[in-house]
Amino acid sequence: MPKIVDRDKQKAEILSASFPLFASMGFGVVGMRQCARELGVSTGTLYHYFASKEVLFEQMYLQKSRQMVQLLVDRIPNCEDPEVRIDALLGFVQENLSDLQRMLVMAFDFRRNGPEASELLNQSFLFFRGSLQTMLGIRDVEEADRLLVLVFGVISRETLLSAPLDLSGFRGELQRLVRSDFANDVVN
Amino acid sequence: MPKIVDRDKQKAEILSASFPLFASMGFGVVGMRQCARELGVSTGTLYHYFASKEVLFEQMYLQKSRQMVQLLVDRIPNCEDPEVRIDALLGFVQENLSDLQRMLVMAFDFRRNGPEASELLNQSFLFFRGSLQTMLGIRDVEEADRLLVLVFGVISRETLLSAPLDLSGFRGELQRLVRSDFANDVVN
Amino acid sequence: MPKIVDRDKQKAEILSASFPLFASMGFGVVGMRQCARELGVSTGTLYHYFASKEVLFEQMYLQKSRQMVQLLVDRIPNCEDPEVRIDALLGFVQENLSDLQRMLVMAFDFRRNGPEASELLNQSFLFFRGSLQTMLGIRDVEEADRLLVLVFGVISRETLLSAPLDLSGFRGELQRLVRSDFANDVVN
Amino acid sequence: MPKIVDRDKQKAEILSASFPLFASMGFGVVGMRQCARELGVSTGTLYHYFASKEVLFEQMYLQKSRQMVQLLVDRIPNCEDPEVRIDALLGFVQENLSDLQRMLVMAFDFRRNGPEASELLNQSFLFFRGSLQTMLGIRDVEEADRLLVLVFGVISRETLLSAPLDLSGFRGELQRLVRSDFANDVVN
DNA sequence: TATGAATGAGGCTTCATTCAT
DNA sequence: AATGAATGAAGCCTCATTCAT
Repeated sequence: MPKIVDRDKQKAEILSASFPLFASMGFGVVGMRQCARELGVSTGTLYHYFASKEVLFEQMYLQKSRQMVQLLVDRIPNCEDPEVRIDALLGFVQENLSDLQRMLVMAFDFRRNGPEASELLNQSFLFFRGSLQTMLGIRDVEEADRLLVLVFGVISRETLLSAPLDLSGFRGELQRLVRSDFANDVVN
Repeated sequence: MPKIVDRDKQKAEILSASFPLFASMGFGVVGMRQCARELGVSTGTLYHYFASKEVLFEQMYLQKSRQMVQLLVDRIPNCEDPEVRIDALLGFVQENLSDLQRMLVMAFDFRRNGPEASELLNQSFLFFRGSLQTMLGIRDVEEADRLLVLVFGVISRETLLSAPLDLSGFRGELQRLVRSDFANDVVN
Repeated sequence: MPKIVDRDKQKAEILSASFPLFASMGFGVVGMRQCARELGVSTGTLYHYFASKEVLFEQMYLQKSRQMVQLLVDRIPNCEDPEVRIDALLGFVQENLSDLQRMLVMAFDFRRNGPEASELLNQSFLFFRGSLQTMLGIRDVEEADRLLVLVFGVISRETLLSAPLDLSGFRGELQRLVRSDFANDVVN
Repeated sequence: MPKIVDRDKQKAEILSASFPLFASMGFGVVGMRQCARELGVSTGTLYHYFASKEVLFEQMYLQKSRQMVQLLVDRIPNCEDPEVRIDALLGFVQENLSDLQRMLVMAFDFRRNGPEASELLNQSFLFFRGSLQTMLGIRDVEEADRLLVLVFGVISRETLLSAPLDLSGFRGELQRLVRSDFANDVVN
């Protein structure tokens, strides 16, 4: 009879707890010793659940990534009016700005882990773009790309400049995005 | 006097040569030994010119930062037509995308060096925003902010997704930006 | 009663299975985790049967040691002719060279476990020498010692040099050993 | 102007000082931390001179190996009488028994470092055998091999059994070795 | 009986940095 | 100005071992 531990739950808890650490300090700077201390476990335990620091970081990133997308999905209302959905998106960005900033920083860090990491990120953001496209009812991929640019841009700008950004200024642009798409739709 | 010239020249060379290293690997992962090896000098020499790894990174970042702004300034023509200037900006981003991506990554790295680093970054990007504003003839700071968001967004998107982005799609938005500003100007 | 049988059987199986591991990698390099993995049990089970890695190694060594001696005893024919017995010894060495090499290596490893280990080895090889002496009908202990030297020497040489050794060259020396002993015997 | 240090001398000193450590504890058990402490240097210094623990061990082994052969060469007199030379060899073994034992143990350890290590050992002992052959005036390689077996055997026996061995008992065998060779020589 | 989760000391190695030359 | 030898704390990771189940 083994010691009864919910392995997946334990893993998930370690991943969640290590997120702020990696986010604020960066993959290269966080040490496993420090990580373990901060999580209240031993280094041995960390390696009991994750084969390496890289694997820990990777799984943590993916977990958080999925959670954020889910958060966004839950935030977008069923209402068909594009404007309502756009406001929901803006609200989501505003409310989760801190986590989004940390995700972006970690994504840049993650990329340095090599080509497979880059490809994983690529897949991850393709999925994110697809989600946005679906939720906002955008048909054209290029329009969705421009939306992604806006989101990334907002997050970056907020991270690098101290003065807060007025997100409402982007409502017009966003509406133009979905409308032009709507127009295309009608034409088609 | 000649000694001073040599010293500054040496420093500049070290800074230039260390840029690709820090950019591709990140501050936390680059070692002073490796840095010295790559530059063909000894670690002692590195410390002869820079008090610490942090200082080296900081000065390197600032040097590169200034060079990029200068590159942009030189790229923008004197022509008063906003459209020509917008095309120049788009061309600049496209041509220097690789370096811009590395700058952005390093900026995120830099931010982790503490609050003073954040403030330095803030000043740096305020200056960048101001330069853009002047060069493109934008009056409203908020419009300039939106321009910054676009630039950051483009760089981020290109970094995180493999598929290339069609920058021409942003010409319309940019023209709207400068025109609306022009309109504001007229009203005022 | 049946439990005891099972327990001893399990122990013996663990000991047998761990022999090639310790032999090829050495006491210091083999880990209990690896050992457990290789045997298809958990580390806890290992510690259920053996108090420590050292004890496991010790019992494994002793078990294998006894088995080798038994193998030798079974190999020596009842025939009284010393030459036949000498050929049997040479055959034994040749046929079990690989295991004998591993035993020697492990013996050196074992010795490092401290003075008690050394004494245990001493007893073990005194017994081995005695067995050889009896089986080959050697009276003089010093002659038996020289025989032991030959056996150790052959094993060592085979281990350290790649080119194979022609054992037949030792038949003459061995015959001299048993004959001189016989002569002594007659004189006495 | 660099800090003036005789690099080769420093390396040699580290190698010499680390010999007893590796010899008594074995490659797998000695730690670099402990090694550094024992030598009175820092771990960093160890790695400044040797790329890895394996390299340190390897070079230490080779250095000691060369020293032992040199010691033997110096010990063998110019006298052409084979018996005198045989006595010199026996004296050498007796006087340097402790170091020879440690060399043998280390050789067995070394072998576990992989095939290249085995080949290096092979070369090393081929050279040793050749030296013995030349010094004792043995023509036949197989005779030299038997001599090697005797030497290895004596060292092994002394290591594994506590009771001391009377080396004089091997004078007869050794003389037979060189005489038979001499006979071959005459026949040829 | 048997499991495997947990520990923290220690494994090898690299780090940023100092300093004698 | 420049070198590279030296340090020891810390890097990632594995270790033998314990113990709740």
